[in-house]
Order: sequence, then C-alpha cells, then structure tokens
Amino acid sequence: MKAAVTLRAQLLAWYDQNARDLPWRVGPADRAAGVRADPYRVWLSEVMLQQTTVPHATPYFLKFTARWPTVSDLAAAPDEEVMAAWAGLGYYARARNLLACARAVANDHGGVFPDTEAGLLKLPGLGPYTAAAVAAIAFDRPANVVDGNVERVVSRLFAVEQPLPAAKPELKRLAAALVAEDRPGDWAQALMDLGATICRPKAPLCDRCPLADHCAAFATGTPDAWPRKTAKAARPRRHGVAYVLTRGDQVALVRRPPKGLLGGMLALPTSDWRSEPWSEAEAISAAPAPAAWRGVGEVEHVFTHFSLTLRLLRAEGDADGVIWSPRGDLEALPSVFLKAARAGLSNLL
DNA sequence: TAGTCGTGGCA
DNA sequence: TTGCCAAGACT
Repeated sequence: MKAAVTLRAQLLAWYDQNARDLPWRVGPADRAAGVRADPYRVWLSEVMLQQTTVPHATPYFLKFTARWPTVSDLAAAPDEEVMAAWAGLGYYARARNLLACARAVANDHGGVFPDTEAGLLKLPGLGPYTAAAVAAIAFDRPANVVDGNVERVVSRLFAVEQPLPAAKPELKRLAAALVAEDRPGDWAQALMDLGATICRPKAPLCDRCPLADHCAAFATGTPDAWPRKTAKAARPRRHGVAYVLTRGDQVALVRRPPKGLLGGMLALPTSDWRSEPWSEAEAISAAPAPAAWRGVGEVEHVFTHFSLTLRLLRAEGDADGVIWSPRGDLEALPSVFLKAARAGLSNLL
C-alpha cells in the first residue's frame, strides 16, 4: 500500500531529526552506524517506564545502572537493596519481577537475554508490550510494539470510534500493518516519541506532525476527541492509622508481606485500611505496642484505585518484631510512608 | 475478565 | 481540590 509506505518514510525521517536524547537510547544516527543497544539497559528502562513518566524513571535508571552495570550484577544483589533502590517509583511488583527476571537470565540463560519476542515473553515482568519493545529496540526484530502512545496515535490516524479499553485489539491490528520492517527498533521508538511529544493526549501539536496529512482525526478538526474512552468508576476512600514509634533517634519500621499493596517494602506499622474513619480511641487500641500514643495529624495519599486518609499516632517506646531505622534514613520507604513518617516526626503537637 | 497495583505533575 | 494521566503485568 503506497500510503503506508509514505507514512513510514515520513515518520522515520521525522524521528531522524527529532528523536529524544534518552540515557538508555541508541539514537538513529548511531543506530545507522551499527551501534547496538545493550539489552540489559533496554529491558531495565522499559520496566521502569511501565505506567511511569520519563522524568520520574530517569534518575532511577541512572542509579540502577551505576550500581548494577550488568544483569548479572543485578541478579546477585540482595532483595532488600533492590527494593530500597526502587522505593518511590511505585508498582512494586515490578521490582520483585525485575529481580526474578535478572536471576532467570543469569542462571538459566548464561547472563544473556533471549533475542526473540517469544523468548522474552516467558520472563517474569515482561508482558506483550515489554517483550515486543525489547525485541524491537535491542534486537531489531519486527515486533508490533503497542503502548499507550501507539494506541493514541493509531486511534487518531484512523479515527477509531470504539472506546478504550475495548478498542485495544483493533488498535493493535491497525498498528501491526504499519510496522517498518527495515528499521523495527527505530520505528517503535519513533511512534512512541511522536505520541509523547506531538500526538499528546491534550493539545496535540498537529501543525508539527509529520503524519497530519494521513490523520483522520486531524481532518475532523478535533483530534483531541480521540481516543474515545469509557468513563471510569469513582475512586473510593479508605481510612487507616499509621504509627510513628520512636526510640531515641530511631523509628520502628516493618517489612510488608511479599504480595499485595506495597508488597515486600519497608513501612510504618499500620492498622487495617477500611471505609470508616478511625477514632483516636480506636486507633490507640489497635496500636502495635502499648505506649503514650498521641494524635499528630493525618496525611492524604492517592493510589490508583483508592484514596487514603492516614491518621498519625506518635509515641516514644519499644516494640517487638520491628526494624529500627535512623530517622534521617527513610529513603527505603514508599512515598506514602515517607510522607507519613516526615509528617509524624515533624509534628510535635 | 475485571480488579489490583504507585507516584507526581498538571489543568 | 479533583481528576487525568504515563513506555502495563499479573491474577
């Protein structure tokens, strides 16, 4: 199809001039000169970028690659160090699967990543998107790399009326017909760069888009009306208590169970999180240890599928089965508990 | 298959 | 303040 040939050439030419300079990326000029991307760095960046913005993921990528330069280095790292290094990045199952994957590559594949989409898909934490992305970007396989950017670009190109998420299979079919088999890795990155910088969710920059003359949504005059989406359910609120127990300069922490919310991460001791607020008397009765507990305010935190109000109780004392950590060294905590700990420690009501 | 699983920036 | 969203995977 001639239109598809032109579209591919136009987008690749745009990418050659406008590719973002990213620390894990081999740019189009270097790629044309034969430089290969390091599969470890491609994989690590792709996992970190799942549902995560480039500015948020970038410092974590630099920290991880400086500390663990190869997949075998990462495979040899203790669980607690990797979970602590991931703290603040969210979706902590990614960190658990990251380690499982690194160890599988190190132990079962001689420290070398599989070089096919099917082989990559078998590794923990690599789903359809990430397996395709690593196959294309690291190994130049003609994989159909479809993320949220690509879904948006394709839905606009063809003005797909079916709303997301139901439209995902159709958008993937449409994307598959476009894959540039001569430069698969650059094609995947070009489509994602276009989505991230030009074909943005709001206020797309169609006057700078190399594909505008192919775009059905642009032709309607309201391209930001795509992709169509089904309405989301309201976010419920939950209530809990977090206990800030100090012993001199140390704070009592616990290790959360390996699965579920914030699984495997360090945390403040907490009550259950329920739909009804906790009274101060209830909160004290549920405390992890007897002490002179006093209320020191509350913090709000928003998770993907619920909002949390965390009442803060503070006391000086002792408890069994906790991990005493210096109060100035709380970087291993997920954001919700870092926020709660800082608020509880600064609030001397 | 629909629900679960974080975070921070921004309109 | 609230909702939306950003390179999804897993169960």
